[in-house]
Amino acid sequence: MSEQFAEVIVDVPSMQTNQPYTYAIPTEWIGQVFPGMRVIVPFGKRKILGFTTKILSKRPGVSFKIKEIEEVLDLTPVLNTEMLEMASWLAKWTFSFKISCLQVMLPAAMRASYNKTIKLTSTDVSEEVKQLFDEQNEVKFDSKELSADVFKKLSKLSREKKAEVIYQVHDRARTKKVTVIKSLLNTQEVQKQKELLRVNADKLRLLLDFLGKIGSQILTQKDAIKKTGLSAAVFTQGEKKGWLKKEKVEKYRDPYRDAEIKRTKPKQLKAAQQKAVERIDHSIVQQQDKVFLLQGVTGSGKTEVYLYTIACALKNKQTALMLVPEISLTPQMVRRVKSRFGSNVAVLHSGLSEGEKYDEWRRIERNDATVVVGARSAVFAPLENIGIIIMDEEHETSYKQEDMPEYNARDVAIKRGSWHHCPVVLGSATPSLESRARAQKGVYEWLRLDERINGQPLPEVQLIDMRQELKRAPAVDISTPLLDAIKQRLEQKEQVVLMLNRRGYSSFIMCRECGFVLKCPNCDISLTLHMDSHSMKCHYCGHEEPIPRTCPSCQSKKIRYYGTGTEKVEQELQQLLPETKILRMDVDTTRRKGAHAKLLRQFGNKEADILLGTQMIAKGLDFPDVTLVGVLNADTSLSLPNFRSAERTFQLLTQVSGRAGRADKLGQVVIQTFNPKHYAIQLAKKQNYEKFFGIEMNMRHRGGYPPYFFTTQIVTSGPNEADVAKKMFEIDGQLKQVLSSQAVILGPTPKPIMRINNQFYYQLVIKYKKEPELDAFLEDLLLNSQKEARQKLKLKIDRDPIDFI
DNA sequence: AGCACGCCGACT
DNA sequence: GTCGGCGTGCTC
Repeated sequence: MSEQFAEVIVDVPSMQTNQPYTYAIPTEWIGQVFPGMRVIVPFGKRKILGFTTKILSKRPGVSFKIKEIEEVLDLTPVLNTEMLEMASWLAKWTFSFKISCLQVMLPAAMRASYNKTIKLTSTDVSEEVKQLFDEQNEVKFDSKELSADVFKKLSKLSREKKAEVIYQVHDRARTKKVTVIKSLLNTQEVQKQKELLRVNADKLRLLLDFLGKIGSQILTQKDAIKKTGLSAAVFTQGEKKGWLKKEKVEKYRDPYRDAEIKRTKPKQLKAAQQKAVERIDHSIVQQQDKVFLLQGVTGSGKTEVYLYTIACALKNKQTALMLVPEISLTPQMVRRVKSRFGSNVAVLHSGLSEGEKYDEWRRIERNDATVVVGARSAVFAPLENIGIIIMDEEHETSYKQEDMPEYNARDVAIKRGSWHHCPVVLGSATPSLESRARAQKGVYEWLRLDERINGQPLPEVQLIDMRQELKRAPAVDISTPLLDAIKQRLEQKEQVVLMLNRRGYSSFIMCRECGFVLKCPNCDISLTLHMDSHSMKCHYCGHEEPIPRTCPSCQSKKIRYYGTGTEKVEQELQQLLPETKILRMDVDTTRRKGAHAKLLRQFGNKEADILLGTQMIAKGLDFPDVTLVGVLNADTSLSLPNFRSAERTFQLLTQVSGRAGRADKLGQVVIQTFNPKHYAIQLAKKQNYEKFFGIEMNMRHRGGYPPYFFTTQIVTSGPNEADVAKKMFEIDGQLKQVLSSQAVILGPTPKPIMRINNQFYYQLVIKYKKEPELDAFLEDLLLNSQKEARQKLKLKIDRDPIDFI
């Protein structure tokens, strides 16, 4: 082979560089560079990281001069064919840069860190200038770290060629190495060596005894030192004598190692579980890339079904991927999986350090772990030969990434399923309407678990009409019936969980007399309060009207903006129940790493009587002594200017209700609401998902929202409002040419929080069923938006946005 | 993204 | 005159 070239995607996230660049492979590397490796390449004056995507054996006929790859960082590809193809698909699907898609699939440790230094090369400079440099005449050259003054002086030197700027790229990935000890002697040899020892060679004798004892076992030097009390020097001596061998071995930073986990046996399955397992196992064995919707009420044993099917995949000599929302990836959850599959399990979540994440990734990549449990980004775990992909709580919106690339792990999971010819199981008690509708149409196979494992009834749910109760409530946020229930439970030495629904805090107006919420006449969506313009605005269509002084429905003056904080409630509650220990769990108290788990542990140890928190307490926690769950304000999420508000409210209430009385004690749920008649609340009370599904589908159909229509959101932003608006209306005009009459455009409208960091935001939402031209148009739009060099004007496209406020 | 090049106003 | 402000275009 005489020459080789590589196509490289460079680490420059911009539209203009969103294409492969061709580099020559250095002679010494020819034949050893493959697609999916990380390389360092010269790019302009700089050196940057890149990913090889294609290897060419012929010099391409191009006019530009081809530079050489500077360094190859990996000996084997870090991204396989599946991942490379996935990256291309993802870039197109999410309108993202290829480089962002490649990076998102790897642990952060495998990204590059860039360093710039400047070296003085001339002696013809003033003393003052010399002072700026160190002994090697070098100094860090970073506009952010240096004062503007110094930076200017250094830049000038560079321009005058009196100093040279040096660009460095570092691979942050470092493996941890550990020394292990292996005995090279058998029992007879140990005896023989012992006889040869001098009488006073006590240390060496002890070492020989130890070597005799461990036999062929390999253990770390650290452990050996601990066990024998001998120093490292003695082991070195032993190595010199040829008794033992020391080796450097890669060590994984295992975050869960200390907790020795007992292995548990599979539980006996109920008939419905058994049937679900059979259906899924069949698909695993037959290598069908089918999607299942596993719909099971809280406590119906979905997790056990997951574990069985994982076992089936493993038995089939395949691997398994299980996705869980970050928030329910608790130690209990991890223990449950580890106790079944032991050290085969790798866990990926945001609580791990960069190094830990990298090590878990390496374990998976080397097939040392065959079961992966993780949050959103774990969907890219480098598993091969996947036999089953599970997504628990599939309706959770946290599966969608908020920043580039804005992928939905559900889409990626299904894509991987079809690549690996394996089933994907979407599990939920309250499936997203999209998934449930697909199950209806037979696109997904529908599996149901309607009974709870222990056969106990769902907790009794009581609705408190706050329109009535507020007049005589002991506190603004707590009604008398709820307070009584709390007192009763505390007397019985049982625990209480109170949830404050904080979503949509302070953004809408509601009548405290009748529960009326001002809605848009065109969109059937709550209007949002704008204090800057003193008006109510619809973020979908742009409709605007004055803030009402009296309730349009009941003429009451008690119409005002609605919202409340956990701190305030905690105070109120403490006043009403001075003797009670309350734990507060919200964004403020859980900001620190591990704080979340600590609070839950405290509550689990019964160090507190009441756990008061926001949404985050609704998921995954399972405390046997909690017999009362209270929802202080069911309405906030209901009145969000969002077509999913009813769905979210229903899901949240259903989920939180499931938290009560999971053990042998019967649970009680109290929901305070200003809208006791609303179908989402009524049906959550009855835990009737199916009926909710029917009504909500009807609403979506009438409003033309998903799952009947696809949606794509376009957002432009920039420092000049007129420019931003103009661009948006321009796009609106172009879209009208491209789209068929079936499609609907909402907007353009300014975003509710119009100005963040002096940037103005405008948005537009396209609702459509089938628009074959749309993707090409949007791609073009994105490309031109940067080429137009209307710089400072940013454009973002979000396919299937979670919400568009 | 960065970096260079180039065109303008406002300083030693 | 030149310094440095930012707009424009390019990076294999």
